[in-house]
Formats: sequence, C-alpha cells, structure tokens
Amino acid sequence: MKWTKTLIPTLREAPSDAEILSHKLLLRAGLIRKLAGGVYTFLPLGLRALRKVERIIREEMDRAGAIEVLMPALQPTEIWEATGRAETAKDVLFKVKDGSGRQWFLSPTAEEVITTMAANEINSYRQLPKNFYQVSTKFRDEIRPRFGLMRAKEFIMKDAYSFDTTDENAMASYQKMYDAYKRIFDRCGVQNFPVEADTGVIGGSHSHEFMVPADTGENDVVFCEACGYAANIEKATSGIPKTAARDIGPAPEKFATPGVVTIEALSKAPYSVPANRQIKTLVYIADSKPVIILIRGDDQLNETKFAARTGAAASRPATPEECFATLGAKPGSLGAVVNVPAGVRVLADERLRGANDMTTGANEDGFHLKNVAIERDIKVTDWFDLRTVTAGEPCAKCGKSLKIRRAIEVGHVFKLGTKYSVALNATFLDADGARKPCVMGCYGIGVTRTLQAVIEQCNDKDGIVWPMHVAPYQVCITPLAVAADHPCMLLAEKIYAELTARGVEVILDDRDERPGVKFKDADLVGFPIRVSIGEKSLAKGKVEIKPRNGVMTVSKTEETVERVLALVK
RNA sequence: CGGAGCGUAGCUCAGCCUGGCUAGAGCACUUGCUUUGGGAGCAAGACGUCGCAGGUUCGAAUCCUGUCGCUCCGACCA
Repeated sequence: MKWTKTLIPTLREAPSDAEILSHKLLLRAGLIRKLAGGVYTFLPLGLRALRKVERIIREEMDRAGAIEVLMPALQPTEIWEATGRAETAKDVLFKVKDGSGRQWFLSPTAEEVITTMAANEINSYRQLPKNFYQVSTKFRDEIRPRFGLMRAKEFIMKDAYSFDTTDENAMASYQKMYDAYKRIFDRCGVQNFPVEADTGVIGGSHSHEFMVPADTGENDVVFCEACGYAANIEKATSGIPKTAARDIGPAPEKFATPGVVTIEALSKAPYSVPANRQIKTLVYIADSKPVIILIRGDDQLNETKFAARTGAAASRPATPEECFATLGAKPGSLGAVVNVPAGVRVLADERLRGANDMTTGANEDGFHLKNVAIERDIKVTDWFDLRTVTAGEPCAKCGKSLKIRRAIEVGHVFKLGTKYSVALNATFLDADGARKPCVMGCYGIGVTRTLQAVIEQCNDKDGIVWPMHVAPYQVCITPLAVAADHPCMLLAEKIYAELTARGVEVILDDRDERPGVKFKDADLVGFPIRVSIGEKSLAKGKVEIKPRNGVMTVSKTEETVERVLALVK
C-alpha cells in the first residue's frame, strides 16, 4: 500500500476528550475516529489491526474445534423474556422499535439466540459436543462509555457457546477454550493472565477472566507471586486469620455513645474500641427484602460476593429510612443483637465466626453494646465470606503475601450449566433414550477492547510499538526522496514489490514530506520495521533497517529483502 | 441518575469575569519560492451561522433561561 493512497490522518495533538494513553494513540495514529460518545469509526489502519486480532481469534477457535456462525444483532424480545434476562439485563439492553411498533433488542450477547438455534437443530447426543462462535458487533447501553474502545456502546466481540451432554464433558469444553484463550492473547503480543472470576447471579461453577495488566484497567486483581493464585477482587479470598476469642463477661452491656456514628469515632477516646473489635452492621435491600450484614469493623463488604451468596437479582444499600424501619435505629447505631424482626436474614462474614468481646450498635441511636459474643448473642442465619481482600494479606493457598493490581478484562470463560437450555428447551436424547438439557458454556473476547489493550501495553514516548502479529503493516518503507525516477524511490519500489511478493505486509511512505515528518509518523503509528532509503547511504549502496523497538542497522541494498524477511518471522 | 466542568476554524486553545469596531493564535490545509536525515522558513490564501433555541439590550461569543452534546468523579457494569 502507498501511504498517499490510503488514509492515515495522524494528529500532532490528541483531541481533548481522550483521557488515557491508548485512547490518545488510537486517535493520534489515525486508527479510529469518534462519531458519538462510545461510537467509533475504524479508519483503514485501525481496521487492519482489528482484522489481525480477529484472524488470530478465528485461527485458535477453529483449532480448538469451534465452528463459526453469524447471528443477528436484531433480536426478538420473547427469547429474552423466556430466560428472564429481559428484566435482569434491562439496564444494558438497547431497545429499538420497528415501524409497526414491535420491540426488538440489539444484541449485547447471544445466549438466547444460539440456544434457540440449538433447541431446533440439536436432537441427539450424537450431534454433541458442539461449540459455535461468532465475531460480531455488539451493543450495550452503557451508562457511561469510557476510554475510547475500552467501554463503548457499540463494540466487536467474539462470543462462543458450547453444548455438551454432561457436566464432565462441559468442563472439557471449558478447558479447551481456556487453553485457546491463553494462546490467543499470547499471539496478540500482550502480557496476560487468567484469574478466577465471580460467576454472578447467573450461577454456574466455573469462571475465569483473562486480564491484561494495566494501571488504567477497570478491574482489581488479587494475585500471589509465590504460588500463582490469581482472582478478581470480586471473588478473591485470603488466608487472613479469624478474630481471636477472649475471656469476656456473661452478657452484652449497653453504653452511651452520643453522636458516635462511625467505626473510626468509636475507635477513639474516650471509647477506644479498636476497629477489629467492632461489628459493622449493614442493611441491604435484596430483591425488595431487607437483609442484615455483619462484617468486622476494619473490613469492607464485597458487594459482588454478597449478591452472589444471596442469589438476589438486584441489591442495593438500604436508605437511612429503610434501616430505621428494619432495626429501629439510624445507620451508625445499628446492630443485630436485639430488635431483629423475624424473617429478616442475618448474614455474617466468616472472619467473625467465634468472635467475642465485640462492640456493635445497640439499635438505639446514641448507644452501643459491648461484651458481645457473636455466636452467643446474635442469631446468624448464614455465614459467608463477604469481605474484600486487601493487599498484604496471606495467600489462602501458600501463606505468602497477596498483591493487588489493576487490569483490563479482555476475555471471559464461563461454565453456564443448563439455565438457558432448560429455559429455551434445548434438549437432546441420550444413548439411553432419556431427554436431557444440553450443558452449556459461554466464552467471550472483547475484540476491540483487546486491540486497545495491546496499545495500552505496547507503546513508548514516540507512539505505538505494535507487536508483529497485530501490526497494521509489518514494514514501512521510507524513501527520503519520492520523485518517480529518483534512485531512492526506484529502490523503495523494488523492495516494496519483492517484500509484497514474499507475503510481507508493506506500506510505502510515498509522501513528499520532510524526513522528520515521515519518521515521526512512522514511530507514532508504530510499524514494527522501518526501512529508510536516503541519498547519502544509498550512494554507499546501503539502506537502513530500524526495528521500532530496537536499534538501527545498515544493510547492503541487495540484502535488504532477506534481512527484513528474517525480522518479520 | 447525583456532583463538577467544557462546547469559539480540521486539532489544541485564547477572548467571556467587566457586552461595543472586521472574532484571534499555534498546528493542519491551498499556492509560490527557498529548504531537505527527526514534526522547516518566508509570502500570499482558504476555512467560523462562537453547539442550538429563546430572552435582556441601541448592540450578545460575552449577561439570563432552556435545550442538546462532550469530559471527569460517583453510582452502575448478566
């Protein structure tokens, strides 16, 4: 490709609405342009890089035995109502009406569609296992699109859905995808690692997210360098010790704490109750019903864990009024020792099990109770792990110190079970003639997000540093004189033709620009290899070969093609 | 949805507070000359309904009201 024949609108300055580096580089290097918030056009170079990522994904999905299909983005609402997700996913669903007033959804994902297809077309265990995938545009009514392609209203996703006869076989399908994902992200040239992930309201037993480490990521990942444990903070646990038991008196004692409504205030004089000897009492509304949560004063509730354990479709903190209605006191004086209404669940964090000599709210504004032994004085409905892990806690597996870092979620593998196959009647006849629901898994990769994650990780002060396998072009030839009959241009054309004939993707910068402009643009766009042809070195029969991330070397003109080929491999 | 901020040339921004003449700069763009190994110089030129609508005023980019869009923080994120 000749530079002047395509469109590469590089920018010296980034538009002011770009915040993070990868977003600025996407714009500055002329890869994408914004049409509206969270909606982007891929320009020629951006599209080429995107296609490279897609190609890697297709090759690895095919290799793993998945088969490609293409499902509609426009989906009837009925199938979403059948699975209940018309309600539970309503906040992210794009809704459109056609001319006759019929409602449709724009696909944010395709479990309902693929399961409907499977229900119609799969009848026998002989047809299983199957894994269908597609690469397609998805829509999500993001409350707040962010960071360019990272969180967009419209984006490209690879989604795959496996159908198996048994749980065990479904695990094998899951493992295949897990392995394929590792290869995909490795081939894309980014550091990446799988972490255990929350399975959410959807249920299911297994879930891993594939993460690209980056400070601008939207996920916190807990990991142990010693044993390799890694989990999303929404799921992570640690080996932190339970609260030590002490010798205490026979019953809780009420004491006045006027105006004290925070853990911190109670930890100071004259009360001086350390946070780790306090029970924090929270009220949440889960599916319209109040639930009381007990957690140690120095811990933070993990709302994802809470939602997962209660199985609630929707939960939120109670308002002060709702707290008062439930327990008779305002937040800051809440406790679960007295006045807990019958039928209200009390969930306590495991770290409090066996704890005594604790202080908690008295359910009376301005008073607290001390001398509380949780198992003696509080009727706990269920014990769960509900706290959020913090950095430095001991790893539950090996005891070494846990670390936390930010990461971008680029892929997610998920064992679904039979929720969708049961709801949409995707069943098969087993060898023994019994009708059974397919056991499903689903597997997503944010394709456009992965592209941006590559840029977020692969760059320097001059611009993008493309990994070879996702670069829009592998080689940029930069003649410093571009008149059609000039020796520099003649040689550039010759090398261009030879490399192209050998299957290398080459762009020839035939712009009549000053050298500095061409070098700056080549660095900004980030082609892995630049071949510069200038008059001075050409007089000595030499050209320059400069890897984007390495040092420049000079090459005899006749050796250039072979040397570039060696670098491209 | 709550809080904050911003909409002026393709991009980055000044001007607004304290209303007034023809609305500015840098970069990018066009033409010419010079220059030619890391974002050139000179000269000439083109590009704006100052987001939109209404109001106040002799007069509005500037003040007021509304509205739309964008960004950030928070909430949200199967």
